[in-house]
Amino acid sequence: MQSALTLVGDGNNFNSISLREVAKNAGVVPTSFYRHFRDMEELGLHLLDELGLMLRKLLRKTRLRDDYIETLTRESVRVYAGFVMEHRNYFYFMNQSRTGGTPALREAVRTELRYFSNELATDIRRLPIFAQMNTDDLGIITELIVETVFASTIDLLDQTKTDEKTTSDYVDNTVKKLRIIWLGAGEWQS
Amino acid sequence: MQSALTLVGDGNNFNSISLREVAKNAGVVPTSFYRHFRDMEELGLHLLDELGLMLRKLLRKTRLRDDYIETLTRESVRVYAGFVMEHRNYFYFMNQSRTGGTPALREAVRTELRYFSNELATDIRRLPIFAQMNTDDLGIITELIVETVFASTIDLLDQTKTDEKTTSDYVDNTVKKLRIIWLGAGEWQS
DNA sequence: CTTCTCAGTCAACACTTGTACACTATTGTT
DNA sequence: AACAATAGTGTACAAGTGTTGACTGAGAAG
Repeated sequence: MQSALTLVGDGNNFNSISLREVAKNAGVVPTSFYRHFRDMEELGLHLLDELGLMLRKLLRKTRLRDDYIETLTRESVRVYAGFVMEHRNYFYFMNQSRTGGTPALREAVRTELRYFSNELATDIRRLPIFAQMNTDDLGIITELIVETVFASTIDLLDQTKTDEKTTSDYVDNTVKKLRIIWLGAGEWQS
Repeated sequence: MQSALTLVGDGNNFNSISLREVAKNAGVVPTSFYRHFRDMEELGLHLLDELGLMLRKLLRKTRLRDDYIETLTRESVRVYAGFVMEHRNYFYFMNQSRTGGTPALREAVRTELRYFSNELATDIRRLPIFAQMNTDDLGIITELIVETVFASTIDLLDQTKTDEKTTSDYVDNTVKKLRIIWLGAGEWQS
């Protein structure tokens, strides 16, 4: 799995990485691959599981505390951006899989995103603005938030420079977008 | 180009389609490929150009007329959704390329999206709410809108059923999201 | 009528691909 | 000490890969 991930990080598309390349990069003979996975798709699904696990752990650790919504948003995005930069290869892979993976992989990514949307929904339910909002509407808002954060991830990854400034530019930009959504959500029921 | 496109439509990832497959599918010998393109990347760039052209034509035809913003949004999304369904293969390809293509392809998609963001900006400048908004802020809003519409395109494509209802569900969902953004944008300057 | 350009063909190359089969080394459990 | 499970090795094969070079036919341009 680590081998496949580094190959993706080197600029290869997961779809066009061969079982043999993975084996070679792992310092192992091709036939050994079958001791671990039936094929590349299975390996991909395991990678996605692993990332999902890490993300959930992160989510639990940075659970939304009662706080001023502006700093709360900013802090969340900052944490997310840091996590992405620490696991670039995973996110390249996840982005590729969302649109270009096999049906099973695409579905797995979708499920992951849906999970975050739901978590977010139960979290922001506590905020006074959303206390008595229709569940469907709340779902749309959280979907929009998750999509917004996730959509620009690829742009963050593609920045050639990986210095502090690039990351904070991404954070600023994303926070502004989220602020618009918050404002819109606040006006929603009116 | 048509050959490559149908292969993508059949569920293949553009990245892992071989030059030979394209030639075969086009009913031509592999070496003939070189009469048209240097390699698959060049073919991909041409495909993106073609799609860009079609989209611009569509944009010009459905130029925003002075109208009630709600019906205007709805109408725009409906037209877009129809266009996507009429050119499914192109959009599969574009989505794959955005995150999984070669650097040149990714950049080309980014440029395309930026173009739409800019077009949208000059269009909605006319609306009273945005008349005197900071250009940077307006850019962020249009970026958010374009991302929102584009992000959910893959979900529209992945619907197994392609009936009227599926499409109109997508339209409803997207319009709601855009409505939130409009509301938020209206509150922005305050 | 000749000439040139374009899109096509054929054969060949060196290399990579997924997978099958039989075998070996390592390791944890009884 | 013996055993079973796990992860590794080597060889082999048929199929597919990008790209080469030299050749052919159709039609446009002169």
